[in-house]
Amino acid sequence: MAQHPTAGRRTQAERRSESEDALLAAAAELIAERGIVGASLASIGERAGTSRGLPTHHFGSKDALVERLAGRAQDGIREALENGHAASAALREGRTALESVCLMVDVYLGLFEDPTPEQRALLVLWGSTFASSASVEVMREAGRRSYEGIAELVATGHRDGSIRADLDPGATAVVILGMMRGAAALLIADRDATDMRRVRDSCRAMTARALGQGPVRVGP
Amino acid sequence: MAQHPTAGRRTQAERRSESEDALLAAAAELIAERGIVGASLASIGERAGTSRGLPTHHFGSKDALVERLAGRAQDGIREALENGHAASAALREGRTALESVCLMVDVYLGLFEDPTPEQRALLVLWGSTFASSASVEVMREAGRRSYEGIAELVATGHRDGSIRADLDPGATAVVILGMMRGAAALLIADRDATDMRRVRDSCRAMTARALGQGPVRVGP
Amino acid sequence: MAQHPTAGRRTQAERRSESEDALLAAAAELIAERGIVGASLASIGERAGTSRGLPTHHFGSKDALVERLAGRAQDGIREALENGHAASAALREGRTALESVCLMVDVYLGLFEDPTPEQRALLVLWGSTFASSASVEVMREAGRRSYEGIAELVATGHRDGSIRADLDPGATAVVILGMMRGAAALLIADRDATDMRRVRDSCRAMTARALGQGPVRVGP
Amino acid sequence: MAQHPTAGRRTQAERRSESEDALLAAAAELIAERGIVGASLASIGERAGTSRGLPTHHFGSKDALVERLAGRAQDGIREALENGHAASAALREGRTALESVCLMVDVYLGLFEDPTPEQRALLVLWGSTFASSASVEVMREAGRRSYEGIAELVATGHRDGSIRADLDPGATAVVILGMMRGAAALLIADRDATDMRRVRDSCRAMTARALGQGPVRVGP
DNA sequence: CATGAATGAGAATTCATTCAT
DNA sequence: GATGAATGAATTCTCATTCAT
Repeated sequence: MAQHPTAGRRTQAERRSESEDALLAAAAELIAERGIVGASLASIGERAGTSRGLPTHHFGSKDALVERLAGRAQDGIREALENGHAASAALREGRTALESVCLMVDVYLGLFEDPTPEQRALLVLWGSTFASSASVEVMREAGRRSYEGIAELVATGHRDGSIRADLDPGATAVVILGMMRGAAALLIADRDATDMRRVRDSCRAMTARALGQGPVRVGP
Repeated sequence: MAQHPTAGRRTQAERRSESEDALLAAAAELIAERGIVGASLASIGERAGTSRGLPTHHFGSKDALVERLAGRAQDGIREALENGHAASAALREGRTALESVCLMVDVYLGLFEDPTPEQRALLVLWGSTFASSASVEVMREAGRRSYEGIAELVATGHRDGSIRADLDPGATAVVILGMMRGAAALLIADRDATDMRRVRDSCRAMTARALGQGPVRVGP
Repeated sequence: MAQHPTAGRRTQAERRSESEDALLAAAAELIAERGIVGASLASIGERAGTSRGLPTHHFGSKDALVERLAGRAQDGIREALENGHAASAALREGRTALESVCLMVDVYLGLFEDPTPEQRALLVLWGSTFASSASVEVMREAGRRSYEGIAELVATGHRDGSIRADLDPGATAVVILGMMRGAAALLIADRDATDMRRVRDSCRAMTARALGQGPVRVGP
Repeated sequence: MAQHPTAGRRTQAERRSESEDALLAAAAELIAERGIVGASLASIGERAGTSRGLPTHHFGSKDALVERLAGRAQDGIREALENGHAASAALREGRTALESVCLMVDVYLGLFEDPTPEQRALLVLWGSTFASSASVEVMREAGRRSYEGIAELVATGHRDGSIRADLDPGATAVVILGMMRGAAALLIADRDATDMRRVRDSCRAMTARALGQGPVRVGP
């Protein structure tokens, strides 16, 4: 072993980073399965194939670990959304704000057709913020950022004429965000009850119709 | 005996029932505040003004208590929805399925403009079902019932012509239900960030437009 | 109903006594099954077909109930032993002390060929006295009485020449009593492993040979 | 490292093993004193000089701790019996099966002349198996092994002619085992009532006479 | 006499965290 | 950097007992 300089001797930083990845992956799985409280630090360490003590040692505290996971999962979602936009870059020039909103909805729900543990964990974390004293500060912040992004998009739609002028940006953002997350939550909670593909399509179409000016083209 | 209903002698059944009410009310408050795990049985007993041991004694287990609370809160919501429909009974004769859906959305979000602890707890319970191994069986069942009710309503709308024929009933139900709950969850999680009244109106209007055939009248 | 003055209206004393019987029978069953601690007062009340509160109400405390049960079960054993002696009354005139001991062993183990819950409970109670701080005062007393009875019988055997003179009465009593109870305990703990009939015969025969002067007749 | 075996630095394994010894010793004491149920994990932790939480942490559950203790105590007894046989090795060549049985009885009761907490606890554990739903699987197994060992010894005695041919090996084994344990139980339950030395001698002598062919030499 | 609601002490168990290796 | 032993607080649950009906 240790034949390739990279595969063999690793720097401390590399080992640290590998540990971190393994721990966060294990945490995502366990939180998706059992919820935050059900995922004990010991079980996370074990599933990561490390020691039971490593999670605390590495992250300092359970809260820190959860925050870290939330942040990383959020970043993953954001990145996926950006990639989605980039992928339809050809059309980018002429894309209206409404089309951006629909694209966002579509990509978001697309993620939950075959969600990674991290994405499922993110929904679990969202669910845990419903209690008023819930922590997971990262989640609230991220929620607010998403909210503001959508509201701004709606306002843009007002200017470019693609979104009905009588829609309040803030209220509309809440509804859109709630719809995306709520539908995703229903889908993962009752996995086999519904055809995700169809839900995704419906959601995009309904968004288009609800926000759009008149008769809308709905196709992808 | 039992001449003064409130003071003095009470029958055993009265005592039991009063205890139960107090315990469930306390449980609703605490679960809304701190989540299921955060609401310890001892704290519930204390807040109910009884002994710390009464919750287990009365309900047998924490799970049973939570199920009981979930059931009761569900019943409350269902009742409110039925009342909402009855209240607009004058219009009942000519009401289309689409109008029924909009009414449902409206009444549901109306509840969360000034939610009781029970209603907030219900959302917290919903949030706790996102983890795949979550229990709270009542919640899943209730979710399925709601889903089926909405899907049926959509199918009815296909027949009476009020809802677009190209909308799949099941998928649409998921989106509507997700939207209602998701929006409600965002509202209670970030209480002061948004104007609930406006969200409620937007939600109803967007539903009407998303499901309806053409230009729709949206006013209440 | 209430046709026969005795079957119908019952005096308080009769009802009390019926309750007591039912409770003790239930207690015996449950203690035989689950041990003293495993048999909760509530479960005893329930199995007796009465209220959960009756056991305490009737006996005052769990200890009192257990003592009562122990006393009654002891009486049952004693009575069975006396009956056994009476049954072979024809031979009574000429019976030696050794024969009395053998008869006692035989009758005692005979009870455990098809033991009542009370008898099984008695063994469980005996087992619970092995811890040095164990209560169940009745048990210790009863044990001492049995011990003294056997010791005396051995002394009598010295006088009538049926039992070897070199056997210390006290020590022999301990061995005989231990053997009876120990064998019974093994039998009920591992019900199907051994042929009780054979154990009973062996025990009697071994006692006869161990205590007797020379070659002994062993038949019943 | 670990230069001074007792003081200063100890390896993790040493710490663990020392804790385990202390916990098992404390458990033996407390179970001997108060029975299984009376010996709470907290009290065991405290008496061991550790934290109240260590017993569960170390053994996982109370049942596991008890099984562990039972196993270790059984091993202790077995070892003592083997040592007893080895100690009289000089005579080993010509020893009959009957002599082996007597030696076993003698050594076993000898242990209870000055029993360690572990040995007393073992009897308490035996007593706790009398209830039909009792666990302590180790105990049942050990009982069966002892039973089989003795039965085999009796069968050997049939072949070497030292034990009467009319004795059923299985039934005899139950009686012998019951006698040993029953006598030991009586002795520890009523410590000061009887002269253990004498009981031990009686037990050995009675065994010899009960199993042997004719007039037997009984001396040690 | 009888019921069963309520209390509260005590038990096992879980787990984040601390600490020694 | 990593391990895992140990701690102790917190939680659920059981149950004898008390008390009101």
